[in-house]
Amino acid sequence: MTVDYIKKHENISVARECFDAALSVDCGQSFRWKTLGENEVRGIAFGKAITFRQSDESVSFLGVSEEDFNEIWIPYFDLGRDYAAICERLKTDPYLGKAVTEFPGIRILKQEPWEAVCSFIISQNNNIPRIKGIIDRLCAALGEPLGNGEFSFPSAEKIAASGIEALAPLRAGFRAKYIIDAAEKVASGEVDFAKIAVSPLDEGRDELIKIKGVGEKVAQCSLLYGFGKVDAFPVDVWVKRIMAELYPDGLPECTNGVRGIAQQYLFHWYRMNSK
DNA sequence: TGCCAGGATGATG
DNA sequence: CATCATCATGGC
Repeated sequence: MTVDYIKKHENISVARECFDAALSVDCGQSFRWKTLGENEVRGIAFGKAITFRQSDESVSFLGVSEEDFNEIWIPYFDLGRDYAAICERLKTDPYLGKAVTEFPGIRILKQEPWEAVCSFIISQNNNIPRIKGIIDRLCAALGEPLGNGEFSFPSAEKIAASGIEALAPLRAGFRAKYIIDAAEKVASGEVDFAKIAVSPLDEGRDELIKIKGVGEKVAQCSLLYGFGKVDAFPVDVWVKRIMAELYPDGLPECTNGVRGIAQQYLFHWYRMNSK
């Protein structure tokens, strides 16, 4: 599936067809985006900072090269996938239908695998504002400076080499030792990301779960958001609540093949409607 | 089996 | 203003 876009000066625009970039980066799957102002959002991924501006008709990526757009942002926002067809399918279910209709345009973000693993370790028994704070401090402490007071997400190697004392200023609590264990196992190759990327879900899960602090939920989140495996199904506390209340017999058949996407819609919808 | 680690943030009373 | 739960996990 090719992606239609319009290049004008230094900006690249794509249509809003099944695509809400602002919602996608702020529905609980990524933690490195900030709202600047009127429909303008800035964030960092794959060592690149970017601002996008969103209108009713389009999303405009500001000051981006065609190369970065094709290699980073199309995969990141999963723009090559046919969400129209997927959402049509999800609409046949009563609750998923409401979620898709009420919050259209959520994409599963394909983030850096290491960032996803690390972020979801930090997310355990935590709330989103604090998760963002801890990750901000982690990047400022150990990431590469990108200018403008912004930093990349630090590599596993850098974190492993820095040791647990370097993580004290993050105020991550008991999660700090899990971050170190993850960094060491990833840096040494004991947990092999290249292998996970081409492995079936169960094998990827078994590999990730070797890391202390990575259980079922963190493993599935990593597979979904870090490895782009849209069938991974991260059953967290919210989804357990949803399942118990709405789907006592499990998700309907219509979601097979896109379980992760279905869950992200449900997660956001249920969360918004229960506050 | 059930609790705790450690602690900031937002919701609730 | 006090109390409580929060995108869990491993160890005891």
